[in-house]
Amino acid sequence: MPRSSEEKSAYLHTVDLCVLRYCRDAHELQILLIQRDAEPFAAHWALPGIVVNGSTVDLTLDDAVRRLRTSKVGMDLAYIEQVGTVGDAFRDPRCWSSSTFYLAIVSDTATPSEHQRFFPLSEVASAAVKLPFDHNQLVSACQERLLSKSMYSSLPLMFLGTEFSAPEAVTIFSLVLGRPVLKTSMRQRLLKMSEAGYLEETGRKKQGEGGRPQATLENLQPASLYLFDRSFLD
Amino acid sequence: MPRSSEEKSAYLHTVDLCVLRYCRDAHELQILLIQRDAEPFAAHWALPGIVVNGSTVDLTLDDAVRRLRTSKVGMDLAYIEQVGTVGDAFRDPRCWSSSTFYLAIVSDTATPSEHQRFFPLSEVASAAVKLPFDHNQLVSACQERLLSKSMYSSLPLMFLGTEFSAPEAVTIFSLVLGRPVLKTSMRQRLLKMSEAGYLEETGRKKQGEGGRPQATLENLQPASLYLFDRSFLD
DNA sequence: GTAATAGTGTCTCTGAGACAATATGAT
DNA sequence: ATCATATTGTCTCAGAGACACTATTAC
Repeated sequence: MPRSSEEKSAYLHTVDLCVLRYCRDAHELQILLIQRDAEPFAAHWALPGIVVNGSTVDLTLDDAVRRLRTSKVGMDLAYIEQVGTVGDAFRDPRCWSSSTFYLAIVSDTATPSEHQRFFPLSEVASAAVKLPFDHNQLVSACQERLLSKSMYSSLPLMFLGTEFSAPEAVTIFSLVLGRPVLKTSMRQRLLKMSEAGYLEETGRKKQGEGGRPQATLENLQPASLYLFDRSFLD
Repeated sequence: MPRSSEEKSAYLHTVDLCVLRYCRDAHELQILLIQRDAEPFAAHWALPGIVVNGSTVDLTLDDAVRRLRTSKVGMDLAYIEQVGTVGDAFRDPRCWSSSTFYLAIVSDTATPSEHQRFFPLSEVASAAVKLPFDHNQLVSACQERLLSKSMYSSLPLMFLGTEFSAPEAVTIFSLVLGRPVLKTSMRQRLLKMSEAGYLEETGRKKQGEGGRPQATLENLQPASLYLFDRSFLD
C-alpha cells in the first residue's frame, strides 16, 4: 500500500453521485451502485465517486462530475443537482475527507455494466442495505431533496423521459411523494405546464395495463424544471 | 513566502460565510466582510473564511464553521445553512481550490470590530463592490437562496430577533423579496404560525414611526423555520 | 380635533382535494 | 356487452391579492 502518497496529502475531496431511476417492473425507485475496485472497501457496493484534489485533470468541479459520469456511470443524465458537502475526520478510514454529492436522474433504461447494479432506493436510504463510508447518509439526503423538490416542481417527470402519459405522471409523483396523488390535480398541473410551453400533446397513445389507452405528452424542455406556485399538501 | 508549504498540498478547501443582517437605519440588507490580513489579496475586503484541509483541528465541517464563527465573525448566528460548494483551478491564484459556502443571518445589532465592516448586500451581490476570488458569485448565490426560500418560509423573520411586530415582518419580507407584501397576507401567515405554536402575542407594544403603536409577537422557536404551504406569488 | 399608522373585514381568484360522470379501448 | 382504465366536469376549501373600513396613538 502506497503509504507515502497518503501522507503527501492527508486530505481527500471526492465527488459522489446518487444516480436514480424508475423501474416500472418493480414499481420502485432504484439507485445505481458500483462495486469498488480499490481499497478501502474493495468489492463493496458504493456510490460512484472520484477524487478531485491531488490532480489537475479537471478544471472545475463540473468537469470532475463530467469525468465521473463518463468513466463510472456511462449513462446520460436527465437531471443533476448538487445537494451538499459533508466532511469530517472519520468517514474515510484513510484520512480527513469531504464529499460533495449530487442527485442525478436517468430516464432511459440503460442496462448496467458488469460492476454496476441498481438497488432499491428505499433500502439504501434506510441503510437496510449498508454502504461503506457515510454513503447511506448521502443517499438519504438526496432522497429528502428529491421529496421536498417534488412537492412544488416537475422534478419527478425527469424519470419518465421525453414522452409520457398523464397516468404515468400520477404514478411517478405518487411513488416519489410516498402517498396517493389525485389524477385531477396532476392533470391540472400538466395543463399548466402545457400552457407555459413545457409540454405538448403528441396525438399518439400508448397502452397501459388494459383499459383505455393513454394519450401521451412530449416534454419540450426536458432539461428544465417547471415550478408550480403551490405545493402538494399532505 | 512559504513556497514549500504550498507545494505540500496544492489544493485548498475553504469554508466561507455570507453573514447578513438587516440595518433599520439604512433600510437595507447588509453583508459582513472582513479585511484580509494575509496574501493573496491582503487588506482587501472579503468573506470570512478558513481553510479546512491541511490541519486536524476540526473534526467535522460543522466544527470548522464553529471555529470560523468564533475566530472571525464573533457574533451569534440566528440562522445558518449550507448553500453549495464551488471548485476550480482559477478562483484562487495559489492553486486548485474549493469553497463550501454558507448563508447566515445575525439578528442582533452587534457592532463590528476593527477589521470587520457591513456592506450593502445588493452592491456586493451585483459586484458593484468587487471582492477577491469568486466571492461576489458566492454572495449572489446566497442572495438567490435567501430569496427563493423566503417565498415559502419564515426565513426573513430571522433578521428580526425574538420579539417583533407585524409591520416589521411586512417590512423585512418586502425588502427580501424586493416587492411590496400586503399586510393582510402577512398577518394571515403570522396567524398560522401562532396556531402552530411558533409565535405568541406578548401583550407588549412598541412605537413605530408615529401613529398607532405595534403589538409585538414573540418567536417561540427562533431556531426553526416555518414552512408555508403556498408561495408568495409575483 | 387632525395626522399617521395599526389592525380588521370582506371580496375575488387560483389551484388542490374529492368524487361523480363519461369516454375509449381490449376481450 | 362487459371490464378496466382514461379523461372530463363539478363542487368544496384554503390561502394569496386587493382594498375598504375601523382603531389607537401623538400632536
